[in-house]
Amino acid sequence: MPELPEVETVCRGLARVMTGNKIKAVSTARKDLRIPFPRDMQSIEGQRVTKISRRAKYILISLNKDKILIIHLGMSGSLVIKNKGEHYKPAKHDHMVIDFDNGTRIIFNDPRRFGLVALTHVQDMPRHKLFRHLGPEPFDKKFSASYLGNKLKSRKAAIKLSLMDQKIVVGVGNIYASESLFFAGIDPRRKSKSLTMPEMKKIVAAVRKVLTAAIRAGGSSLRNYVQSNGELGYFQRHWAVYGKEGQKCKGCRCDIKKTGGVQRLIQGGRASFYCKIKQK
DNA sequence: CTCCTGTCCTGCCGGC
DNA sequence: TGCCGGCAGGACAGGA
Repeated sequence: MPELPEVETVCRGLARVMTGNKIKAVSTARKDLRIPFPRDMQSIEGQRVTKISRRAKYILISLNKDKILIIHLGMSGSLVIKNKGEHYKPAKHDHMVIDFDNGTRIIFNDPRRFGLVALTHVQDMPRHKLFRHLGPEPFDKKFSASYLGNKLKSRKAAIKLSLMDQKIVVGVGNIYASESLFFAGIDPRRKSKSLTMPEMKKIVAAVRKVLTAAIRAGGSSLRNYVQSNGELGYFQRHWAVYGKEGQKCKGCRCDIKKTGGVQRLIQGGRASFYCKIKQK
């Protein structure tokens, strides 16, 4: 379930093996994932990778001639690196393979096909369908308490749902929304418009803290952001509340026989987790 | 504009 | 043992 920290970690891994190298060949194993593969996919052959970056949960691979190859991992997508000479045994759900001049091979595997691959130009990015409606990056100055207050002032949806809304702020998915609200001390069911300025401030700080810690965990638990099997980015972590229904939350001093421990509920069809003692 | 639900897709797990 | 339902969730479409 890649959210911003996982995508960021994948990008750092990709940057190490792709930057400066020339694409020799690209092949796709089917016509589409969530959307069709670009018709002009083959046009990236012969292009050199100039930069790897990230916008929201999208991986941006900048190429010569201002082309940008866009990859979104969806829910189940992963990228695997094979170094020169390493044997590649095609696996189920390998949908795209990119070969580089230096022998490096990148494989995009995605069982559930919620991911996507697209191709665009630098100048088309601001108006691009995928990017047009995205809110600010969580680490951008624009994502502030006053910005949030303004965005949420007319929204009665639960704050958990607003945090996951990519039009409001990008990169926060189901897991980090629960985690952020835990550290902000805010009940996920609170109406967005009911939050006070000090609470907005706490949320901004908590989102940044949670994402920063996760990115750091990715960097420190993986050698060069790559697992031993060549898979990029994913790493083991433990959560403060996520997935811990009935258990102690992080730093819990309660008798959970009395409190029931971490609560689980469904919001917008997704599981939320929170501590009813610490989050109000 | 915001809200709310359904949809896509496969793997996994628990219950019977 | 096998079948079935439910769940996992990122992003968008469409109707209210």
